[in-house]
Amino acid sequence: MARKTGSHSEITGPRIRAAAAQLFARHGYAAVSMRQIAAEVGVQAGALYLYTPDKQTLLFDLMRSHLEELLSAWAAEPVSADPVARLEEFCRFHIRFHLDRPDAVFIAYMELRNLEPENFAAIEALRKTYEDALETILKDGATRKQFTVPDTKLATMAVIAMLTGVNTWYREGGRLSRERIERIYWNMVRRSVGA
Amino acid sequence: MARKTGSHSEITGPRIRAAAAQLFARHGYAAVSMRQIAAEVGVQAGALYLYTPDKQTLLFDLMRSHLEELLSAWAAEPVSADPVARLEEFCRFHIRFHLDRPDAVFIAYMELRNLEPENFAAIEALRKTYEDALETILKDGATRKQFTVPDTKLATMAVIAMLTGVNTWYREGGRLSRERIERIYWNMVRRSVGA
DNA sequence: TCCTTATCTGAACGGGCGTTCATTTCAATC
DNA sequence: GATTGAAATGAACGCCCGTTCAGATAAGGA
Repeated sequence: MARKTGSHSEITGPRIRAAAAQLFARHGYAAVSMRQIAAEVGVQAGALYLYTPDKQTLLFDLMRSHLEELLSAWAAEPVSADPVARLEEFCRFHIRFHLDRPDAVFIAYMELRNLEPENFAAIEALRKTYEDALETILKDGATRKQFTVPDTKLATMAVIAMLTGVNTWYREGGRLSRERIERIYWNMVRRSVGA
Repeated sequence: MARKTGSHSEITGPRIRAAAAQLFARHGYAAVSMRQIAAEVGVQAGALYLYTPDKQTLLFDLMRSHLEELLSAWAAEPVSADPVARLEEFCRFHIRFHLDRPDAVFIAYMELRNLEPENFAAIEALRKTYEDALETILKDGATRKQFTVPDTKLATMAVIAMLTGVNTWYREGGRLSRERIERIYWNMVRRSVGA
């Protein structure tokens, strides 16, 4: 085979992850069999084990890479000094990023209970890092009297829940453009924190 | 057996539903077997079929009765004429009702994809009825210029997502009392709709 | 005491599960 | 053309699944 480094095909591996992501999102981790994933890729079930040690690791890798991508994408965003501008960036970034990856978002939120304890802890740590990014913005704004938030932890959870909720109803080609959705949600968030 | 009317035990039926609710919420519908539910109740798997025609109906009944209880509880709440007061009632009611039933809420949100199409449609109709109750409040308030909401449908989804999000982090005996949580969330919702 | 009837058991049914592995395939290299 | 080795097959492993049902159990009414 023509490869430069490492083992395993560099084509089949991603195809397995894509098929697994789609099926897990659609039917749930527990309801999807390795044979179904293999059929979607066009191989026999045994071939999957050339690319993943087991089904659990397949799920964990999907969730971890999703959250790592989320964190590095946020880290790559431009940074404003003003908390209000920073909060707007966060809101728009969050909606944009999540609408672009509905399957991965769905899995990362719904399949936590199917993770073995150590995998669960690793995913929760990544999620907490992201939540902390928002809480830092809210704390800064509260310190500078630009926001009115009696409890930054609560406000953090409330804002993230509100923004992530877009994924539950948004459909491609729907009534509202993404830009309009971003603007409306940003305005609701802005007012909810008293800015 | 000492019974007044109908068939089946009036004790075992509810016990099955309680066990199923707990296990479905903890591990997911697809990951829980009828044998596990039976073991929790203290009977053999076959006995379950005296109380439910199949596993799918067991899930559907849990979700339907949860949503019907939600709708009738909301209908039983006192009615204010003022949209702002009405919205406060909705927010506090929603948080209170959902925090009292974490398992049922979890199931109703996470197991939609495991419903057969006609069952899914029935559940979605009930959920829509509840969302319409909130949207009506927002429309009234917008008409009377008490709220500033550019799109009532979006605001409805945003508010419900924010409020339901409490269930993802709230733990009994935590840092904040329910009253304090209700007040903080109500304030965020109030400001988010410009009231 | 006998009969009825709701309740439950325990075994069985066909089938799918995650995972393993000896074997086959086949393109790239020598 | 022979050799290599990654890639994939396909059969098998033991196990659990949802569901059915003939038979056992036991309590109430006659």
